[in-house]
Amino acid sequence: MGKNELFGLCPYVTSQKVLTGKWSLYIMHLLSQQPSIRFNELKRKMPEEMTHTTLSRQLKTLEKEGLISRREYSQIPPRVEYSLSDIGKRFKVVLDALGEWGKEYIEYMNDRDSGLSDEFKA
Amino acid sequence: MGKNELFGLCPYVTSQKVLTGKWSLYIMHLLSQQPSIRFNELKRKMPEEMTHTTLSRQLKTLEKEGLISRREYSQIPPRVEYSLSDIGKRFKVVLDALGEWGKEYIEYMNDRDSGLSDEFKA
DNA sequence: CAGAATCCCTATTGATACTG
DNA sequence: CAGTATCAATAGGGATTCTG
Repeated sequence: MGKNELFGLCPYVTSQKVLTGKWSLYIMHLLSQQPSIRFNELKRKMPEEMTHTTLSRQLKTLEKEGLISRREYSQIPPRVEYSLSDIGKRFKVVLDALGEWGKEYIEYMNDRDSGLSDEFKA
Repeated sequence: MGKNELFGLCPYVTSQKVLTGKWSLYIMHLLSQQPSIRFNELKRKMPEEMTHTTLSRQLKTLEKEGLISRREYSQIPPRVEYSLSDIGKRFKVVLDALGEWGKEYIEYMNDRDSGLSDEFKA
């Protein structure tokens, strides 16, 4: 991605880049629900479609972007905990707004669609 | 995508799907700035990297998702105006939160990076 | 002016297997 | 447990060309 391209752009374009990936918002939401969480614990809370490979990659991306922190305990078996960084915590405002809007959107679209005949549902 | 997959999921996953694309947030922001806007007018306000093909596709997607409305005037040359739908207007709350956070994020990351030695900037 | 159709290319995902 | 490496499949973006 290149940091110099990333910063200095407008907030919306920057935010959009940061929020790439299929799962970043949901991960951020789960992380905002508790102080820290282990890898497999997080994995279990994610939709089943998501593989651990993908989760691992996504977490690495979020970490590089500065949204989350990764803490590794020197133990066997390994223990790694993820949590929101400072700027990640401030993202909570966005998450809340997004969660509210998302619910409204789902209702809205379901209502809209149930009023349509089948031919328009394609 | 399939609507039945889309609706009924959690707000965060749904929102994430809706916000795909490289430019959706910025488009939504521009549309929220005025009641309606024509295709080429919008195109001119977008970053130059974005081609009209891409803008066209993105607008079609947003329309299908119900976030924006497209109004076509029967004229020659053609005149088409885009505006936010009802649920699109309600997205303004998210945009505002996102805009605020995005600014903070940009500052935050710039500060962080300027404090690092080069070897950590890779 | 506002697109649609096409092709190409890259970025992301997912599946699988392996590791300290 | 918490990853990494690799590869195949896919989706998405961009460039170009054509149109009413």
